[in-house]
Amino acid sequence: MTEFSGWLLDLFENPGGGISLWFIGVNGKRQRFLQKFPATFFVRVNETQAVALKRFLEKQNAVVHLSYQERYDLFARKALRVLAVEVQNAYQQPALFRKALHELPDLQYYDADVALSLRHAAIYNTFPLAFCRLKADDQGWIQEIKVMDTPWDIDIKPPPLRVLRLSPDTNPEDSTPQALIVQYASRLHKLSLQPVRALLINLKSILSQYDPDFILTRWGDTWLLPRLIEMDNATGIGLPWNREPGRSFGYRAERSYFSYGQIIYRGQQIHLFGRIHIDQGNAMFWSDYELDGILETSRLTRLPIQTAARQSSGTGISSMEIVTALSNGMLVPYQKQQAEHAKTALELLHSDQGGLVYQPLTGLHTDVGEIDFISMYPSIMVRCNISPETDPSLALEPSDEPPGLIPQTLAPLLDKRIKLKQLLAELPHWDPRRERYKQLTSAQKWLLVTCFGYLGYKNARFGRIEAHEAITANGREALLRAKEAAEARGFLLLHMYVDGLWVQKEGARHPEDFQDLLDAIAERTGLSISLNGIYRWVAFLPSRVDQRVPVANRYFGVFQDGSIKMRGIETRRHDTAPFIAATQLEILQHLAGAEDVQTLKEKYLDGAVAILRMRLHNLLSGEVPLEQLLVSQRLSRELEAYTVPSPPARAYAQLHAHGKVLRPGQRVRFLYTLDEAGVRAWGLPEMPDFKFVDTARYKALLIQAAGTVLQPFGWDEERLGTVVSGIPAEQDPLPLTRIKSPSFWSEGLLSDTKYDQVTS
DNA sequence: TACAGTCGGGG
DNA sequence: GTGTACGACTGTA
Repeated sequence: MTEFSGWLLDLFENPGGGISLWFIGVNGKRQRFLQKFPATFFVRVNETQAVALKRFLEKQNAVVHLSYQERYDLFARKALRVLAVEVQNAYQQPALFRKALHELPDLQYYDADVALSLRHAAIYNTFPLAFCRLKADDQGWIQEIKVMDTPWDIDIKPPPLRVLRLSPDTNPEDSTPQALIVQYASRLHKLSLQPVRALLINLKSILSQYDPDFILTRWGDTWLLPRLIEMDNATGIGLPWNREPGRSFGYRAERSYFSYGQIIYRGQQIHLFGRIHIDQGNAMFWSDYELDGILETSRLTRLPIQTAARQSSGTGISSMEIVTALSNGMLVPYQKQQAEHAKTALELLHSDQGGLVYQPLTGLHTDVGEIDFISMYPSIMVRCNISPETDPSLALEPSDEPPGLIPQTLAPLLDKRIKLKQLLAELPHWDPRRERYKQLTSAQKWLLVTCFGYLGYKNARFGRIEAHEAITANGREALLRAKEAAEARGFLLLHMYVDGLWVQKEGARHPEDFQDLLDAIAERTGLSISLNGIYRWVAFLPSRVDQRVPVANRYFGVFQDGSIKMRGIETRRHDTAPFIAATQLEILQHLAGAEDVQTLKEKYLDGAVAILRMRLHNLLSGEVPLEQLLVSQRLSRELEAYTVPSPPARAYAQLHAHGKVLRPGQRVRFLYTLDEAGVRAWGLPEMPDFKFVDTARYKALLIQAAGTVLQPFGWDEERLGTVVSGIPAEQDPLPLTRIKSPSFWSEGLLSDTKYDQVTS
């Protein structure tokens, strides 16, 4: 018998039986243990069906134990008698279930499509990187395992991770890479991709000597690993990618899928065994929260790290709900089988709407505070006990019933997030923990946000549309109560949007001026509320189509600390050329330098117009690198499915003609050009010449973007157009070779690809 | 003018 | 192995 302490890195099924668990030991050793772990699913059967199921199972090449059990069904709200099918080898369970479903499709199956890591979490409280103590026999089979921490702990003993970073020296979609950038343990190498043998031998020695726990790549799923594996197979050198003996790679095919109203593309994936591969470009929110955020998602959701990194947060919150259900001995439905409950017309009238949207008072405002409800929807779910199996209140009343599945799942997550937010507010800015805390809260935010949307999807495993509506109804109620409280205290309500409100009162410039209102709102709604900030000035924009109509979601402003908030304007959009976005931001940052509106109007507007003139001059004299003029848009369909030759469709057609295939959800980048097509795709064999760039069009876009942020100060597009006309070089753009590189381009404002920092 | 196609949310 | 909103805006014809 051996005893062992360490962090659980990964666990997975073994084809030969039992499951493998890989640990990072406190002794520094990376060690695998085995564990006997049968996987059970349940079936609701009458006597004849039970006979048929037993007959089917007998014919299968799998050892199963059958028994009848009483399990609680969430939607029936009572315990049901179900047949438990305990599959001794967990590896066989998914396939066995699929065959059973095919053979006997009319039965109700439960716990049938639950990931192994979730089953394990429900029994042993495990999660990725959990600190464990275990006892194992001499063959390495675990006899006892204890988890010493929880996903809700904030300051954990950090596991000593070994991280290897691999990336090609260029984006393989644009040009063929020549070398591989390799970083580990504060070392940085550049390995040439040719000759192949030397490269592979080098990599082999790094993999076996450094023995990384994580391999973080760029284009690793879609380009790098497939290439390296292919080369390796051809030469027979044998790179030790996996730690688990005898396992090949876990491949997942590329796919396009629909999520929140748009097509998303996810490239092919390559998973490893006993070691973690994450492709940053293929990871869900990599740019948002880096490795700490991914590890937090993984801890909270109990999904394997390689899965958590690439999965949507919908799968994440669903996993958390499944673990809650399993831990409570509740049945996890395979398919949602629930019809929408009948509703009276009155209920429909009250609840069947989304979040509250208000029409703001357009124009420039001062003495404005922005008040936000903190995690409004999740807080409502917890406070009002909103869950598919409960009868929620519509009047923000706290529930005295025992908490349902969703509140049980959310409450600890919400607590952890609030604790972290408080810590972040207290910690000095130089504290090294801040960065990690920010990544954790960002990961948590996505899970919380998605939980709401997920509840509203009628086919979600634990979804129920009435629950979704109860949340938005309570949200609207909270905002209306906040509005009353504000108006009763002499504030003018400028705007409300889903979970925030903007209130104005002459002379209100200090947090104390808003405190009474905050207290009143918290008291009237029972929800947490915070003063997000006080604006030096804020502007709500009218519709571009009709200047008389305000729109809810286009505004920008500067807080007292000088930070900028903007929504819906060009800089925020992913289809704005970097040059246009950067110029708009540059103007805003200039305006943010003014202490108040008076000073701004007197001393800063000339400078703003000067910035526009300067950038326009850069544009028309060919000083802007072509990359900064690229527009990037997401393809929503296959090429043949386009009926209108929109710019992205035209650009894709050009790429397609050169044999490049893009899938729906992938982005296409292009320039606006003067030729017949009007656009030119980026990534064609020939580099475009600057003289074909439609500078007049970029000029119009630039003036439009400047007009968006200057219009509240009296400089609309039309007025800007008159002042900036006559800038030289319009008729005579310079060739590309004359491009200078003003410091503006290298300030990071515009850089879109940057390599990761070396971390030790 | 009609309508097809794209974006947002977060930091 | 996700979770098919909806309104603003732009471009094409």
